[in-house]
This record gives sequence, structure tokens and C-alpha cells, in this order.
Amino acid sequence: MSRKNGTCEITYVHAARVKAARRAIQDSGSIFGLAEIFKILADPTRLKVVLALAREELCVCDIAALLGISESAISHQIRLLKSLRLVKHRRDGKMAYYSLDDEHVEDLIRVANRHVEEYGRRK
Amino acid sequence: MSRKNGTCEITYVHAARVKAARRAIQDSGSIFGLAEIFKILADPTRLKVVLALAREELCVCDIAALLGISESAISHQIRLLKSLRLVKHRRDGKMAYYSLDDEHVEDLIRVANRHVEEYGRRK
DNA sequence: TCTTCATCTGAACAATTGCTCAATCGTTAA
DNA sequence: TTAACGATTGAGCAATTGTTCAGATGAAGA
Repeated sequence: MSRKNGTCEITYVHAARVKAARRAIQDSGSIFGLAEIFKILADPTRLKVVLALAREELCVCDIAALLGISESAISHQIRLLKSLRLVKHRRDGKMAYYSLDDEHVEDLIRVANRHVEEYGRRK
Repeated sequence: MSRKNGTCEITYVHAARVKAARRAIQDSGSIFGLAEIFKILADPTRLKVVLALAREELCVCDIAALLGISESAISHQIRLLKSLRLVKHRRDGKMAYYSLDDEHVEDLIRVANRHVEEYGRRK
């Protein structure tokens, strides 16, 4: 247990616990990748787009009208969703049709919803 | 189907689909609440804190040392985690011990990890 | 009491984010 | 080729975010 000038008297107050915790972090895959997938679902607009595309194949135009946001904004967001492979697209003439391309995202939203409901209940 | 000057010729190109999509969005609970829970997991530091606390009860000092970040930063982040009731604390003299206070978060991380692995595999 | 130390807080900062605007691309039809 | 139009892109912006710094708070021991 080494010293760390100024701050905590001892670097690790509970060395064994810290070691186990470090293990837990290392064992859980790519932290950065995890944060990335949560980050993309962390915005209400993107979340709505994902929910909409989980149900129906839609064009940018429809999504923009549905959410009351510019087509440009939707296009920007869809680009992000595509970069994480959450969404796939199909071209048909001038239009591009988007749909969900991931079987885990809906599970993710379902589980998150359970937390939200639980949180509200025990407030 | 009304007109929307300048942009899309018709507000909804596919009215029926848009209606179903709107339903899907409305049915899925509180979008804002969902985004909030995803947002709190969207940062690598907080994710590490959550993973660590899921395994071991730790003090701010330990977490800061473990992650190589200032105790102040950890304290700020833990405050956020407490505000969403993901983390609970216990006082013992001068020290405060934190631990996970949510049974859904680990599931959430598990499902997200599945996506990350899947994404990597089919790259 | 006074000091120490773990923790917390608020201000400030750089970095990031989500949007709008304007311009451009790519496909279709005249 | 030209015009129309859905979609895309990049610049610019206001707002938000994660961190550091300095100071405050609160509990334990001298």
C-alpha cells in the first residue's frame, strides 16, 4: 500500500475489494464499446427513431414529419445509428427506407423500461 | 395529408406506417426516462464505477485510486448515480461506502455486451 | 477546542453534442 | 440535358457534459 501525496492517506483503503472490483471491470468486455451503445440510446430523438424503425420501415421524410424535426437532423442521427449498425437502409429510387438492424436493442429498451417503472414506483 | 411548404411534398409519405410508428413510440413508456437511464451508463467512468460497485462496496477514495481519477470527479459522478437510484451509500465515521442499488443495471450491461460482441463479430 | 482527513460542493473550463442553415449529391422524369 | 426532390454533408451555434481546482462540510482524535 503506497502513499499518494496530499490526498488519500493510503492508495487503497481496501486493497482486496479494489482488486476484485478491478477484476469485475476488466471482465466486462469493452467499456468503451459499452458506453458507445448506451450513448447512442441516450438521446430522446434517437430513441424515438429506433422505436419507430423497430416497428416500421420508414423514409427520412416520414421520420422527420413524425418527430417534428428537420430532415437534416434526422439524417445526421441516422448516420450515427448506422455507424453502430443499429439501423439498415434500402434504396428505392430517390428514397431511402430505414429499418432496425439489431435484435438486442429492443431487449435493451425493455430492460431499461423496467428500471424506469421501478424507479417511479419506489420514489 | 397536408402540405409543408418547401420541404417534403406531402407531410407523410406513408401515413399508415407513420401512424403505427407513432403508436410504438407512445407505447414505450417515458422516452425521457429511458434516455436518462441510458445517458447515465453512456460514460466510461460511470460505467466503471457501476461495474465496480456491482461487485464490491467501496469508498470514494478506493474508486478514485482504482480508476486513476480525482476523488472530486468520482464524487460528482456518484451524485448522479445516486440521483437515479442506481447506487446507495452507507456512512461509517468519516467514510462513505457505496454499493449498487439496482437489479436491472447488470442485466442492461449484459444485454449491451451481447450487442457489442455481435457487432464486433460481423464487422 | 483545534487539526486532520474523507467527502462534498460550486465555479470554471475545454470538449462534446444536437440542432439549423445552406449547399451538394444522386436518382427520376420531363 | 435540365429540373425536381429526397437525402446527405459540413460549418456554425448554443447547450450540455466531464473534469479540475479551490473551498466548505462533517466526523474523529489530540
